[in-house]
Amino acid sequence: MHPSTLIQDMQARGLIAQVTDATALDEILGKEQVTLYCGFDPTADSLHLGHLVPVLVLKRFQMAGHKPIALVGGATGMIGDPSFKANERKLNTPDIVADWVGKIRKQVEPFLSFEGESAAIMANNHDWFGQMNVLDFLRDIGKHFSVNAMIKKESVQQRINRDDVGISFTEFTYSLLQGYDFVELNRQHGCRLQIGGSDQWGNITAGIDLTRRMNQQQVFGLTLPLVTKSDGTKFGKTEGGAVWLDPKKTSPYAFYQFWLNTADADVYKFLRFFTFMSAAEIDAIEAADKAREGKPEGQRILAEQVTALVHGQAAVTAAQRISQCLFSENLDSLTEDDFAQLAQDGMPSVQIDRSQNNLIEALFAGALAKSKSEARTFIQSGAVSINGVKGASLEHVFSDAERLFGQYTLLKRGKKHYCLVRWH
RNA sequence: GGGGGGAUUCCCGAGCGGUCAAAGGGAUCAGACUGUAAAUCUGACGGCUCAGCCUUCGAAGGUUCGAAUCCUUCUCCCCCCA
Repeated sequence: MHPSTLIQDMQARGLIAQVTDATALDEILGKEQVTLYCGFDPTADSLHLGHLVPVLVLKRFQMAGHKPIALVGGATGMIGDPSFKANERKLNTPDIVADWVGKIRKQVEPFLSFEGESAAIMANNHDWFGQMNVLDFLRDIGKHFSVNAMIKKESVQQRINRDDVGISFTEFTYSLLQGYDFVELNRQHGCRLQIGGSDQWGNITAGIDLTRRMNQQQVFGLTLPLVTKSDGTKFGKTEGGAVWLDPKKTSPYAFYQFWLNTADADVYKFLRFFTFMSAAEIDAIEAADKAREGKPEGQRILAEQVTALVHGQAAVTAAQRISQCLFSENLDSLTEDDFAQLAQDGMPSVQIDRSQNNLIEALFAGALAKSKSEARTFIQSGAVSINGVKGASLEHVFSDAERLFGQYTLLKRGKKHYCLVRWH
């Protein structure tokens, strides 16, 4: 165990937004093993990049000798967290929620170790809420909450103040559920710290208060900053929407590319947030990049590190192989096996029937153009290349020579959008 | 309860009987430059069987040769006075 260096390190990384009683927490963390938890609600069938920071922070605590609990919200996911949300959530059916719980559980597990002194624990709040009686809930838990205080919370203000959106009683109750999770984990596992995104501050403090009242225990809360980009746009989004951790939803190649395209202004901050490299190492990279003319190394290192963390080293190799082939503009060196490998590695690809050999159709089918009009525009502006060759006309029809090894054609639109056409 | 303003293509926002697929800005995409950057400049930006056609200006009707623009009703937002 490394006394209190954990908090120092997290501070250096900019990973701490708010803490309750920082001095006391720091002291305890330096002295003894602390059990902590973070909740993940099943709001989709996969976690996305926004969830990655807390997952990695759980891991940071574990590496420092503490005991993490990952709670997947089988119960809270049935209700919906209203915190800072503009609209009421649509309720999902119990079987969908149960399915998502299973998927998210599997996604979190590989990040943590379930062996040894600091063995992690997977929890599900459905275990204690599933059979709870309404009267028990209202008498034992509800009685400790003041509606007056709840209404004042900033996280629900916009819902309270606007009469056109409003908030249902169901969602309003959410923080009681999350609050009681802390009580239950404190009782069952001696959990003393809850971490979460900065939007969770209200829910976390609710849990701290409730644990003090019900268990007479002093527990702590710590929130992580929202990940922001220097240009003000939302982090974790691409053209296709959110960047997911599920390789079926966001391919490792796309994942790798996402990080590779990080802006210079953000890359070192993201290295601190999303990797386990030491602050000193990251500073060294930053200094070296500044000293050098031209292309910085930060993005490549970030992409390698995070892709390895989420998808493993083999995925990094695959993503780099695809990137290498595509961006080197050197298709001659690719063998038939290489093409087969690219498709398998998760490069965007489509199967098209040989009779449909029109370029416009192919761009549309390969999702390189949203409509045929757009496809036309791209062709006319010289944005499209076939196997690395530009200058195709609107009427272009694929020839056999363009079907490499009789079955592959590489289409490119713009500078970095590729699609491998597989003819059949 | 009374009075007034408004709803326009992804967003903001002009248009107020024909020349309107609809100014301008933002976002986005493409081209040049570059580092698969940033900044900058240029262009595109409803759809299609694309020099033509079709569908859009809150909804439904109506007037007119012709409506985003005028009339009627409806829905929703905002402001002011009680």
